[in-house]
Amino acid sequence: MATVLIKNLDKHIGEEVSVRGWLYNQRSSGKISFLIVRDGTGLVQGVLVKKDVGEELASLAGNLTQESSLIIRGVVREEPRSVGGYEILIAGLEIVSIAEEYPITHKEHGVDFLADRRHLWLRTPRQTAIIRVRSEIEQSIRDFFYENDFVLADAPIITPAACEGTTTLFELDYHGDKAFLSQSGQLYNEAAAMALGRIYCLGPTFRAEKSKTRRHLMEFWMIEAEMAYFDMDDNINLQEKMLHFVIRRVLERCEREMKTLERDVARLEKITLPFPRISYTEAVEILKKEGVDFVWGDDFGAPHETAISKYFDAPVFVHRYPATIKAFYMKPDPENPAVVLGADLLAPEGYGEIIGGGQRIDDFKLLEQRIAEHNLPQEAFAWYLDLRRYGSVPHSGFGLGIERTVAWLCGLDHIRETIPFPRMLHKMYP
RNA sequence: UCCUUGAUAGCUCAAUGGUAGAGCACCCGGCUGUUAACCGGGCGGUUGUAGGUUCGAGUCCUACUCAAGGAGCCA
Repeated sequence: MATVLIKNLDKHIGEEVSVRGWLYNQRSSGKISFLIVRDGTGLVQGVLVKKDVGEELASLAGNLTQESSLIIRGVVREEPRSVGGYEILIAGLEIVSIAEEYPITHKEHGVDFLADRRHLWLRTPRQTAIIRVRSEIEQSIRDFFYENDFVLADAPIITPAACEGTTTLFELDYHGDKAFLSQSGQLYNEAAAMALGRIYCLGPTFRAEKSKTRRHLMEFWMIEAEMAYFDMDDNINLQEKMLHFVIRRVLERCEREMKTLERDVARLEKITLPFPRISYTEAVEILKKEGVDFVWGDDFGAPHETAISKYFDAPVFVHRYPATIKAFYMKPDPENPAVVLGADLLAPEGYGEIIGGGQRIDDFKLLEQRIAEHNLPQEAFAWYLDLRRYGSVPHSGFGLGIERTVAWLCGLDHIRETIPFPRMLHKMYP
């Protein structure tokens, strides 16, 4: 007899199988009872008829509490009335462990209550659906890069200095030396790209800013890619191709999850290539047309990003930002040095910036000058300057925020559900 | 860090300044196709903390703690 996953039950109709999982819910009407079992891949209804299985097994089932672990055995059949469309006529039941009174019920709970029990909250259908979509997103990104001749070159997490010198970092003691948790692997990626051509990394990044919004975490994951001999347009072309690939994969393979999340997938299905592209200056004009008070040269805040992205059904690239509001390594536009060859990608439906990227300065002298202008420690960037000293080439890269992408594709209103254990301001339990 | 709102049973919420209540969870009983099952009964409280006003405070005032939503910063 086969032990099967609930999501594969459709391949075992008429067979006797066993399913190993946990009791999600139970309903009884005396002589017949229904055990809803979950195994992490889905839900299935087990039907237990007292006169068929006997008094002993029936009373055993009566002792089961929510989230008790159990193994059920029986014949699979199609049943449209059942959750998931299949049910198992229970012939055997093994209790693995009786759960104590479970704190999370099938009724409503507040976010604070759930967040404190994240380790249990994770078991609910909605949360498992989100984590499965997240997994598919990361897997599809890896597949995309693998198929496009990229090499995975992971960047360090402990770093000796700030990458961009702008954000607040978590500090730690490195055997007597000061060290920081990485805010970006980009500088290391540039070195790796000079070695391998096209590379990417996937890892956690850390920001110590006291951000308290629906789109910020203290610890989040980024995919960062860096490509030698890529200019800004090559960079943007690659990004939209990658994101389109990811969207198609999620639509293809996460149909069930999107249904659980009640995501309106039509909005994702109609996204086609190429994505719209506008300059920062054009974006400012849109804001002014919308009656928003905005001065050329300022950076966009969350409301501005939302106003701009509402103009488009697809993600929109905003390129050529003023040099003053972007990182020191951004390459100036040769046609207008006041702006840089960088582009951010704003997700639709008000989900904000999901990609930040651009072409890097490849000229030694200019980079050295920028480091000085930004009051960054020259010694710490000596190795980074070396990349321009030994065979410098035009190159570009980008970073995509995993959590914001998950939030957008799943249609979530808060980023805290996009990662198994979110690290938020003043909250890191469990 | 700032602004706004909130904290009452295990959970989600009610309660003119005048006897703190409901639904769910849990326990007991009933029900042969349930769908957050249903029906009957039971259990359940120092109203976030500390002061104050009042004959009387869950309700009004002050401070603090914690949380949520938003801003800034960013992905």
